[in-house]
Amino acid sequence: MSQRPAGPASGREITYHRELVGSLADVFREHGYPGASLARLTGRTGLGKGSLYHLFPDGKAQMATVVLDQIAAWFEGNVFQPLRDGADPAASIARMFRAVDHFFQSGRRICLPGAFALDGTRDRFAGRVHAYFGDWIQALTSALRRGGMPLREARENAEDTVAGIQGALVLARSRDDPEVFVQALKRMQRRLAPAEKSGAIASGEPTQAS
Amino acid sequence: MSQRPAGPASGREITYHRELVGSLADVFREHGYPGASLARLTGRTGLGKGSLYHLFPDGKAQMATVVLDQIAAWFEGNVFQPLRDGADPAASIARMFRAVDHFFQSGRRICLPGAFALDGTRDRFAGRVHAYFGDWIQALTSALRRGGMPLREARENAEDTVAGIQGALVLARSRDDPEVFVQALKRMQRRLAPAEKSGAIASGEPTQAS
DNA sequence: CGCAGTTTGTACCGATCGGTACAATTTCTC
DNA sequence: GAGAAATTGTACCGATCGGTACAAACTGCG
Repeated sequence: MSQRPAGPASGREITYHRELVGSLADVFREHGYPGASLARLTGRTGLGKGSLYHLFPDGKAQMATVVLDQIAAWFEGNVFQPLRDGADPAASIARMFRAVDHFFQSGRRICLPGAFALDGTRDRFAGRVHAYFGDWIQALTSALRRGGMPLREARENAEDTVAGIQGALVLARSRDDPEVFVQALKRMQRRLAPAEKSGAIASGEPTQAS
Repeated sequence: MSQRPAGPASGREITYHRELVGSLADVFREHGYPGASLARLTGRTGLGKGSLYHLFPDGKAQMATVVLDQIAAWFEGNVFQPLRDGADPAASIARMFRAVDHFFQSGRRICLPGAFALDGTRDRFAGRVHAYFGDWIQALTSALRRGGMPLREARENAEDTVAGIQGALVLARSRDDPEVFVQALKRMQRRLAPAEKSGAIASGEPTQAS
Protein backbone atom coordinates (compact mmCIF):
# COMPACT_ATOMS: atom_id res chain seq x y z
CA MET A 1 0.00 0.00 0.00
CA SER A 2 2.95 2.35 0.51
CA GLN A 3 2.77 3.69 -3.00
CA ARG A 4 5.89 4.94 -4.66
CA PRO A 5 5.89 8.23 -6.53
CA ALA A 6 6.59 7.98 -10.21
CA GLY A 7 10.30 8.03 -10.65
CA PRO A 8 13.45 6.03 -11.21
CA ALA A 9 15.78 4.23 -8.80
CA SER A 10 12.74 2.59 -7.29
CA GLY A 11 14.85 0.38 -5.04
CA ARG A 12 16.24 3.24 -3.01
CA GLU A 13 13.05 5.20 -3.44
CA ILE A 14 10.98 2.76 -1.46
CA THR A 15 13.30 2.79 1.54
CA TYR A 16 13.38 6.56 1.50
CA HIS A 17 9.67 6.69 1.27
CA ARG A 18 9.18 4.21 4.09
CA GLU A 19 11.32 6.24 6.45
CA LEU A 20 9.52 9.39 5.41
CA VAL A 21 6.14 7.84 6.12
CA GLY A 22 7.48 6.71 9.47
CA SER A 23 8.30 10.30 10.35
CA LEU A 24 4.85 11.42 9.32
CA ALA A 25 3.40 8.64 11.47
CA ASP A 26 5.34 9.90 14.46
CA VAL A 27 3.84 13.35 14.10
CA PHE A 28 0.29 12.00 13.83
CA ARG A 29 0.89 9.79 16.85
CA GLU A 30 2.30 12.58 18.97
CA HIS A 31 -0.23 15.25 18.11
CA GLY A 32 -3.28 13.54 16.67
CA TYR A 33 -4.69 14.39 13.26
CA PRO A 34 -5.87 17.94 14.00
CA GLY A 35 -2.70 18.69 15.93
CA ALA A 36 -0.41 17.46 13.16
CA SER A 37 0.16 20.76 11.41
CA LEU A 38 2.02 21.15 8.17
CA ALA A 39 4.70 23.01 10.10
CA ARG A 40 5.26 19.96 12.32
CA LEU A 41 5.07 17.60 9.37
CA THR A 42 7.70 19.52 7.43
CA GLY A 43 9.81 20.04 10.54
CA ARG A 44 9.95 16.36 11.45
CA THR A 45 10.49 15.06 7.95
CA GLY A 46 13.00 17.73 7.06
CA LEU A 47 11.16 18.26 3.78
CA GLY A 48 9.73 21.55 2.63
CA LYS A 49 6.11 22.07 1.75
CA GLY A 50 6.94 21.79 -1.93
CA SER A 51 8.43 18.34 -1.57
CA LEU A 52 5.70 17.11 0.72
CA TYR A 53 2.93 18.26 -1.60
CA HIS A 54 4.76 16.85 -4.57
CA LEU A 55 4.76 13.42 -2.88
CA PHE A 56 1.25 13.79 -1.46
CA PRO A 57 -0.78 16.00 -3.80
CA ASP A 58 -3.89 15.60 -1.68
CA GLY A 59 -2.15 16.96 1.38
CA LYS A 60 -2.52 16.02 4.99
CA ALA A 61 -5.38 13.60 4.48
CA GLN A 62 -3.35 11.62 1.97
CA MET A 63 -0.35 11.57 4.27
CA ALA A 64 -2.53 10.07 6.99
CA THR A 65 -3.99 7.41 4.71
CA VAL A 66 -0.53 6.40 3.51
CA VAL A 67 0.60 6.18 7.12
CA LEU A 68 -2.40 4.03 8.02
CA ASP A 69 -1.74 1.82 5.01
CA GLN A 70 1.88 1.33 5.99
CA ILE A 71 0.83 0.36 9.52
CA ALA A 72 -1.77 -2.03 8.14
CA ALA A 73 0.81 -3.60 5.83
CA TRP A 74 3.22 -4.14 8.72
CA PHE A 75 0.58 -5.84 10.83
CA GLU A 76 -0.61 -7.86 7.89
CA GLY A 77 2.85 -9.28 7.37
CA ASN A 78 3.99 -9.63 10.96
CA VAL A 79 0.79 -10.38 12.84
CA PHE A 80 -2.37 -11.06 10.85
CA GLN A 81 -1.04 -13.39 8.20
CA PRO A 82 0.93 -15.53 10.67
CA LEU A 83 -2.12 -15.76 12.90
CA ARG A 84 -4.29 -16.88 10.01
CA ASP A 85 -1.91 -19.21 8.24
CA GLY A 86 0.76 -20.19 10.75
CA ALA A 87 1.17 -23.95 11.03
CA ASP A 88 1.41 -23.73 14.83
CA PRO A 89 -1.35 -21.44 16.18
CA ALA A 90 0.25 -21.20 19.63
CA ALA A 91 3.53 -20.12 18.09
CA SER A 92 1.73 -17.57 15.94
CA ILE A 93 0.11 -16.09 19.00
CA ALA A 94 3.43 -15.95 20.81
CA ARG A 95 4.83 -14.23 17.77
CA MET A 96 1.96 -11.75 17.84
CA PHE A 97 2.81 -10.71 21.37
CA ARG A 98 6.45 -10.30 20.43
CA ALA A 99 5.53 -8.25 17.39
CA VAL A 100 3.14 -6.07 19.39
CA ASP A 101 5.74 -5.39 22.04
CA HIS A 102 8.21 -4.54 19.30
CA PHE A 103 5.90 -2.33 17.25
CA PHE A 104 4.59 -0.33 20.19
CA GLN A 105 8.11 -0.04 21.53
CA SER A 106 7.25 -1.66 24.82
CA GLY A 107 4.58 0.92 25.53
CA ARG A 108 6.40 4.02 24.36
CA ARG A 109 4.51 4.27 21.09
CA ILE A 110 0.75 4.49 20.75
CA CYS A 111 -1.58 2.87 18.25
CA LEU A 112 -2.55 5.37 15.58
CA PRO A 113 -5.73 3.60 14.40
CA GLY A 114 -6.77 3.44 18.05
CA ALA A 115 -6.10 7.11 18.61
CA PHE A 116 -7.95 8.00 15.42
CA ALA A 117 -10.88 5.87 16.53
CA LEU A 118 -11.48 7.96 19.62
CA ASP A 119 -12.32 11.34 18.14
CA GLY A 120 -13.89 12.80 15.03
CA THR A 121 -10.85 11.74 13.01
CA ARG A 122 -12.38 8.28 12.88
CA ASP A 123 -15.01 9.39 10.39
CA ARG A 124 -12.37 10.65 7.97
CA PHE A 125 -10.65 7.25 7.92
CA ALA A 126 -13.49 5.00 8.97
CA GLY A 127 -12.73 2.23 6.50
CA ARG A 128 -9.09 1.83 7.44
CA VAL A 129 -9.70 2.10 11.18
CA HIS A 130 -12.48 -0.43 11.00
CA ALA A 131 -10.42 -2.82 8.86
CA TYR A 132 -7.39 -2.67 11.13
CA PHE A 133 -9.25 -3.85 14.20
CA GLY A 134 -11.55 -6.14 12.28
CA ASP A 135 -8.64 -7.93 10.60
CA TRP A 136 -6.77 -8.23 13.86
CA ILE A 137 -9.68 -9.73 15.77
CA GLN A 138 -10.56 -12.03 12.93
CA ALA A 139 -7.00 -13.30 12.59
CA LEU A 140 -6.58 -13.86 16.31
CA THR A 141 -9.95 -15.59 16.50
CA SER A 142 -8.81 -17.90 13.73
CA ALA A 143 -5.60 -18.82 15.54
CA LEU A 144 -7.43 -19.47 18.80
CA ARG A 145 -9.98 -21.65 17.06
CA ARG A 146 -7.33 -23.67 15.31
CA GLY A 147 -5.73 -24.01 18.73
CA GLY A 148 -8.82 -25.84 19.87
CA MET A 149 -10.92 -23.06 21.32
CA PRO A 150 -14.66 -22.93 20.61
CA LEU A 151 -15.75 -20.14 18.27
CA ARG A 152 -17.58 -18.01 20.77
CA GLU A 153 -14.83 -18.20 23.34
CA ALA A 154 -12.18 -17.54 20.69
CA ARG A 155 -13.99 -14.48 19.44
CA GLU A 156 -14.44 -13.07 22.93
CA ASN A 157 -10.84 -13.69 23.89
CA ALA A 158 -9.66 -12.08 20.68
CA GLU A 159 -11.72 -8.97 21.34
CA ASP A 160 -10.59 -8.81 24.96
CA THR A 161 -6.96 -9.17 23.97
CA VAL A 162 -7.02 -6.54 21.24
CA ALA A 163 -8.96 -4.18 23.51
CA GLY A 164 -6.61 -4.97 26.38
CA ILE A 165 -3.63 -3.96 24.29
CA GLN A 166 -5.26 -0.65 23.41
CA GLY A 167 -6.16 0.00 27.01
CA ALA A 168 -2.71 -0.91 28.23
CA LEU A 169 -1.25 1.70 25.89
CA VAL A 170 -3.61 4.32 27.32
CA LEU A 171 -2.73 3.32 30.86
CA ALA A 172 1.00 3.24 30.25
CA ARG A 173 0.93 6.73 28.81
CA SER A 174 -1.36 8.08 31.50
CA ARG A 175 1.21 7.07 34.08
CA ASP A 176 4.15 7.77 31.80
CA ASP A 177 5.40 4.28 32.62
CA PRO A 178 5.90 1.91 29.67
CA GLU A 179 6.41 -0.99 32.07
CA VAL A 180 2.67 -0.95 32.73
CA PHE A 181 2.22 -1.97 29.11
CA VAL A 182 4.86 -4.69 29.20
CA GLN A 183 3.42 -6.32 32.30
CA ALA A 184 -0.13 -6.12 31.00
CA LEU A 185 1.00 -7.77 27.77
CA LYS A 186 2.53 -10.64 29.71
CA ARG A 187 -0.67 -11.23 31.66
CA MET A 188 -2.76 -11.19 28.50
CA GLN A 189 -0.47 -13.73 26.90
CA ARG A 190 -0.69 -15.93 29.99
CA ARG A 191 -4.46 -15.67 30.03
CA LEU A 192 -4.63 -16.74 26.40
CA ALA A 193 -2.24 -19.65 26.90
CA PRO A 194 -3.98 -22.28 29.08
CA ALA A 195 -6.34 -23.43 26.36
CA GLU A 196 -3.47 -24.28 24.06
CA LYS A 197 0.00 -25.79 24.06
CA SER A 198 2.17 -23.49 26.12
CA GLY A 199 5.47 -24.36 24.44
CA ALA A 200 5.51 -21.68 21.80
CA ILE A 201 8.28 -22.06 19.28
CA ALA A 202 9.72 -18.89 17.84
CA SER A 203 9.08 -18.67 14.12
CA GLY A 204 10.33 -15.53 12.53
CA GLU A 205 11.23 -12.20 14.03
CA PRO A 206 9.22 -9.08 13.27
CA THR A 207 10.68 -6.82 10.62
CA GLN A 208 11.81 -3.33 11.46
CA ALA A 209 8.81 -1.42 12.75
CA SER A 210 8.01 1.48 10.46
CA MET B 1 -13.69 21.39 41.65
CA SER B 2 -16.33 22.81 39.31
CA GLN B 3 -15.79 26.33 40.49
CA ARG B 4 -18.62 28.78 40.35
CA PRO B 5 -18.04 32.27 38.98
CA ALA B 6 -18.66 35.09 41.43
CA GLY B 7 -22.32 35.91 41.27
CA PRO B 8 -25.71 35.58 42.92
CA ALA B 9 -28.34 32.83 42.78
CA SER B 10 -25.64 30.27 43.36
CA GLY B 11 -28.17 27.46 43.44
CA ARG B 12 -29.18 27.86 39.84
CA GLU B 13 -25.71 28.96 38.89
CA ILE B 14 -24.17 25.61 39.72
CA THR B 15 -26.64 23.68 37.62
CA TYR B 16 -26.17 26.07 34.73
CA HIS B 17 -22.46 25.79 35.04
CA ARG B 18 -22.55 22.01 35.21
CA GLU B 19 -24.51 21.77 31.99
CA LEU B 20 -22.20 24.25 30.34
CA VAL B 21 -19.13 22.25 31.34
CA GLY B 22 -20.86 19.16 30.01
CA SER B 23 -21.21 20.81 26.61
CA LEU B 24 -17.56 21.79 26.64
CA ALA B 25 -16.69 18.21 27.56
CA ASP B 26 -18.63 16.94 24.56
CA VAL B 27 -16.60 19.12 22.21
CA PHE B 28 -13.29 17.98 23.68
CA ARG B 29 -14.42 14.38 23.47
CA GLU B 30 -15.55 14.66 19.87
CA HIS B 31 -12.59 16.56 18.52
CA GLY B 32 -9.73 16.20 20.97
CA TYR B 33 -7.99 19.15 22.56
CA PRO B 34 -6.34 20.58 19.42
CA GLY B 35 -9.51 20.02 17.39
CA ALA B 36 -11.74 21.75 19.92
CA SER B 37 -11.70 25.21 18.40
CA LEU B 38 -13.23 28.24 20.00
CA ALA B 39 -15.74 28.28 17.17
CA ARG B 40 -16.90 24.76 18.09
CA LEU B 41 -16.87 25.57 21.78
CA THR B 42 -19.04 28.65 21.32
CA GLY B 43 -21.26 26.87 18.83
CA ARG B 44 -22.00 23.92 21.09
CA THR B 45 -22.49 25.92 24.26
CA GLY B 46 -24.52 28.61 22.57
CA LEU B 47 -22.40 31.21 24.33
CA GLY B 48 -20.39 33.90 22.59
CA LYS B 49 -16.71 34.38 23.01
CA GLY B 50 -17.33 37.19 25.45
CA SER B 51 -19.32 35.00 27.79
CA LEU B 52 -16.96 32.08 27.54
CA TYR B 53 -13.91 34.18 28.29
CA HIS B 54 -15.74 35.88 31.11
CA LEU B 55 -16.35 32.48 32.71
CA PHE B 56 -12.93 31.10 31.82
CA PRO B 57 -10.43 33.97 31.72
CA ASP B 58 -7.57 31.62 30.95
CA GLY B 59 -9.28 30.34 27.84
CA LYS B 60 -9.30 26.91 26.32
CA ALA B 61 -6.81 25.38 28.72
CA GLN B 62 -8.94 26.41 31.68
CA MET B 63 -12.06 25.03 30.06
CA ALA B 64 -10.32 21.69 29.67
CA THR B 65 -9.11 21.62 33.27
CA VAL B 66 -12.60 22.42 34.55
CA VAL B 67 -13.99 19.65 32.38
CA LEU B 68 -11.41 17.20 33.70
CA ASP B 69 -12.17 18.27 37.26
CA GLN B 70 -15.88 17.74 36.76
CA ILE B 71 -15.25 14.28 35.39
CA ALA B 72 -12.94 13.49 38.30
CA ALA B 73 -15.55 14.70 40.76
CA TRP B 74 -18.21 12.49 39.22
CA PHE B 75 -16.01 9.42 39.38
CA GLU B 76 -14.92 10.28 42.89
CA GLY B 77 -18.51 10.33 44.08
CA ASN B 78 -19.95 7.51 42.01
CA VAL B 79 -17.03 5.12 41.65
CA PHE B 80 -13.87 5.76 43.64
CA GLN B 81 -15.35 6.60 47.03
CA PRO B 82 -17.79 3.67 46.99
CA LEU B 83 -14.96 1.34 45.98
CA ARG B 84 -12.78 2.57 48.82
CA ASP B 85 -15.36 2.87 51.57
CA GLY B 86 -18.32 0.72 50.57
CA ALA B 87 -19.29 -1.74 53.29
CA ASP B 88 -19.75 -4.51 50.74
CA PRO B 89 -16.79 -4.57 48.31
CA ALA B 90 -18.55 -6.87 45.86
CA ALA B 91 -21.54 -4.55 45.74
CA SER B 92 -19.24 -1.56 45.23
CA ILE B 93 -17.63 -3.28 42.28
CA ALA B 94 -21.02 -4.11 40.80
CA ARG B 95 -21.94 -0.48 41.27
CA MET B 96 -18.74 0.56 39.49
CA PHE B 97 -19.69 -1.42 36.40
CA ARG B 98 -23.14 0.10 36.44
CA ALA B 99 -21.72 3.58 36.81
CA VAL B 100 -19.18 3.00 34.03
CA ASP B 101 -21.84 1.75 31.66
CA HIS B 102 -23.93 4.77 32.54
CA PHE B 103 -21.18 7.36 32.26
CA PHE B 104 -19.81 6.11 28.97
CA GLN B 105 -23.34 5.79 27.66
CA SER B 106 -22.96 2.10 26.92
CA GLY B 107 -20.00 2.74 24.66
CA ARG B 108 -21.27 5.82 22.84
CA ARG B 109 -19.12 8.22 24.83
CA ILE B 110 -15.35 8.07 25.14
CA CYS B 111 -13.12 8.67 28.15
CA LEU B 112 -11.60 12.14 27.94
CA PRO B 113 -8.65 11.50 30.29
CA GLY B 114 -7.91 8.42 28.21
CA ALA B 115 -8.05 10.33 24.95
CA PHE B 116 -5.87 13.09 26.38
CA ALA B 117 -3.37 10.48 27.56
CA LEU B 118 -2.69 9.28 24.04
CA ASP B 119 -1.26 12.38 22.40
CA GLY B 120 0.72 15.47 23.34
CA THR B 121 -2.28 16.82 25.19
CA ARG B 122 -1.28 14.58 28.08
CA ASP B 123 1.65 16.80 28.96
CA ARG B 124 -0.59 19.84 29.31
CA PHE B 125 -2.79 18.05 31.85
CA ALA B 126 -0.39 15.43 33.15
CA GLY B 127 -1.38 15.76 36.80
CA ARG B 128 -5.09 15.32 36.25
CA VAL B 129 -4.73 12.51 33.74
CA HIS B 130 -2.34 10.67 36.03
CA ALA B 131 -4.57 11.18 39.05
CA TYR B 132 -7.70 9.96 37.31
CA PHE B 133 -6.25 6.58 36.43
CA GLY B 134 -4.19 6.34 39.60
CA ASP B 135 -7.21 6.96 41.81
CA TRP B 136 -9.33 4.52 39.86
CA ILE B 137 -6.81 1.68 40.03
CA GLN B 138 -6.08 2.36 43.68
CA ALA B 139 -9.77 2.37 44.62
CA LEU B 140 -10.52 -0.81 42.69
CA THR B 141 -7.47 -2.50 44.16
CA SER B 142 -8.74 -1.60 47.62
CA ALA B 143 -12.16 -3.09 46.97
CA LEU B 144 -10.70 -6.30 45.56
CA ARG B 145 -8.35 -6.66 48.52
CA ARG B 146 -11.16 -6.17 50.99
CA GLY B 147 -13.04 -8.78 49.01
CA GLY B 148 -10.33 -11.23 49.94
CA MET B 149 -7.95 -10.98 47.01
CA PRO B 150 -4.19 -10.88 47.61
CA LEU B 151 -2.56 -7.52 46.99
CA ARG B 152 -0.60 -8.41 43.90
CA GLU B 153 -3.53 -10.13 42.25
CA ALA B 154 -5.84 -7.28 43.21
CA ARG B 155 -3.53 -4.72 41.74
CA GLU B 156 -3.12 -6.61 38.50
CA ASN B 157 -6.83 -7.21 38.13
CA ALA B 158 -7.53 -3.56 38.79
CA GLU B 159 -5.09 -2.47 36.10
CA ASP B 160 -6.43 -5.02 33.65
CA THR B 161 -10.00 -3.94 34.28
CA VAL B 162 -9.35 -0.20 33.95
CA ALA B 163 -7.26 -0.82 30.84
CA GLY B 164 -9.89 -3.18 29.50
CA ILE B 165 -12.54 -0.49 29.81
CA GLN B 166 -10.38 1.98 27.90
CA GLY B 167 -9.65 -0.55 25.20
CA ALA B 168 -13.28 -1.55 24.91
CA LEU B 169 -14.16 2.08 24.23
CA VAL B 170 -11.55 2.23 21.48
CA LEU B 171 -12.80 -1.00 19.97
CA ALA B 172 -16.47 -0.03 20.15
CA ARG B 173 -15.77 3.23 18.36
CA SER B 174 -13.51 1.63 15.78
CA ARG B 175 -16.38 -0.63 14.78
CA ASP B 176 -19.01 2.02 15.44
CA ASP B 177 -20.82 -0.57 17.55
CA PRO B 178 -21.45 0.34 21.20
CA GLU B 179 -22.55 -3.22 21.90
CA VAL B 180 -18.91 -4.27 21.72
CA PHE B 181 -18.35 -2.16 24.82
CA VAL B 182 -21.37 -3.49 26.68
CA GLN B 183 -20.41 -7.13 26.11
CA ALA B 184 -16.78 -6.52 27.02
CA LEU B 185 -17.91 -4.85 30.25
CA LYS B 186 -19.99 -7.90 31.14
CA ARG B 187 -17.06 -10.23 30.62
CA MET B 188 -14.77 -8.06 32.72
CA GLN B 189 -17.29 -8.05 35.52
CA ARG B 190 -17.60 -11.82 35.30
CA ARG B 191 -13.84 -12.26 35.36
CA LEU B 192 -13.59 -10.12 38.47
CA ALA B 193 -16.40 -11.92 40.25
CA PRO B 194 -15.25 -15.48 41.05
CA ALA B 195 -12.87 -14.45 43.81
CA GLU B 196 -15.64 -12.76 45.73
CA LYS B 197 -19.26 -13.20 46.72
CA SER B 198 -21.27 -13.11 43.52
CA GLY B 199 -24.52 -11.86 45.04
CA ALA B 200 -23.99 -8.16 44.56
CA ILE B 201 -26.55 -5.99 46.27
CA ALA B 202 -27.43 -2.72 44.62
CA SER B 203 -26.49 0.24 46.77
CA GLY B 204 -27.16 3.59 45.22
CA GLU B 205 -27.64 4.56 41.61
CA PRO B 206 -25.16 6.77 39.80
CA THR B 207 -26.09 10.43 39.60
CA GLN B 208 -26.76 12.08 36.28
CA ALA B 209 -23.61 11.82 34.21
CA SER B 210 -22.21 15.28 33.43
C1' DC C 1 -36.66 54.40 39.17
C1' DG C 2 -31.52 54.56 39.20
C1' DC C 3 -27.30 52.76 39.73
C1' DA C 4 -23.54 49.12 40.20
C1' DG C 5 -22.02 44.99 38.72
C1' DT C 6 -22.45 41.32 35.68
C1' DT C 7 -22.96 39.39 31.27
C1' DT C 8 -22.81 39.63 26.41
C1' DG C 9 -21.96 40.58 21.27
C1' DT C 10 -18.85 42.40 18.14
C1' DA C 11 -14.87 44.11 16.12
C1' DC C 12 -10.37 43.36 15.92
C1' DC C 13 -5.42 41.49 16.84
C1' DG C 14 -1.20 38.87 15.20
C1' DA C 15 -0.17 34.10 14.35
C1' DT C 16 -0.91 30.03 12.21
C1' DC C 17 -3.76 27.01 9.58
C1' DG C 18 -3.89 23.94 5.00
C1' DG C 19 -3.03 24.66 0.40
C1' DT C 20 -1.31 26.76 -4.25
C1' DA C 21 1.83 28.83 -7.72
C1' DC C 22 5.88 28.84 -9.75
C1' DA C 23 10.54 29.69 -10.66
C1' DA C 24 14.98 27.75 -9.46
C1' DT C 25 17.47 23.84 -8.80
C1' DT C 26 18.73 19.15 -8.88
C1' DT C 27 18.58 14.62 -11.07
C1' DC C 28 18.35 11.31 -14.59
C1' DT C 29 18.68 10.00 -19.56
C1' DC C 30 20.63 10.04 -23.78
C1' DG D 1 27.09 17.92 -21.85
C1' DA D 2 22.36 19.03 -23.49
C1' DG D 3 17.66 18.56 -22.60
C1' DA D 4 13.75 16.64 -20.15
C1' DA D 5 11.77 15.47 -15.95
C1' DA D 6 11.58 15.31 -11.25
C1' DT D 7 12.29 17.77 -7.01
C1' DT D 8 12.61 21.68 -4.12
C1' DG D 9 12.36 26.42 -1.67
C1' DT D 10 9.83 30.43 -1.27
C1' DA D 11 6.31 33.64 -1.58
C1' DC D 12 1.77 34.02 -1.19
C1' DC D 13 -3.46 32.94 -0.64
C1' DG D 14 -7.90 33.23 2.11
C1' DA D 15 -9.56 31.11 6.27
C1' DT D 16 -9.30 30.15 10.83
C1' DC D 17 -6.77 29.88 15.04
C1' DG D 18 -6.78 31.54 20.29
C1' DG D 19 -7.19 35.66 22.56
C1' DT D 20 -8.26 40.81 23.73
C1' DA D 21 -10.82 45.24 24.04
C1' DC D 22 -14.70 47.40 25.02
C1' DA D 23 -19.10 49.36 24.63
C1' DA D 24 -23.89 47.88 24.84
C1' DA D 25 -27.26 45.29 27.24
C1' DC D 26 -28.90 43.07 30.98
C1' DT D 27 -29.36 41.97 36.04
C1' DG D 28 -30.40 42.41 40.87
C1' DC D 29 -30.96 45.64 44.65
C1' DG D 30 -32.10 49.73 47.14
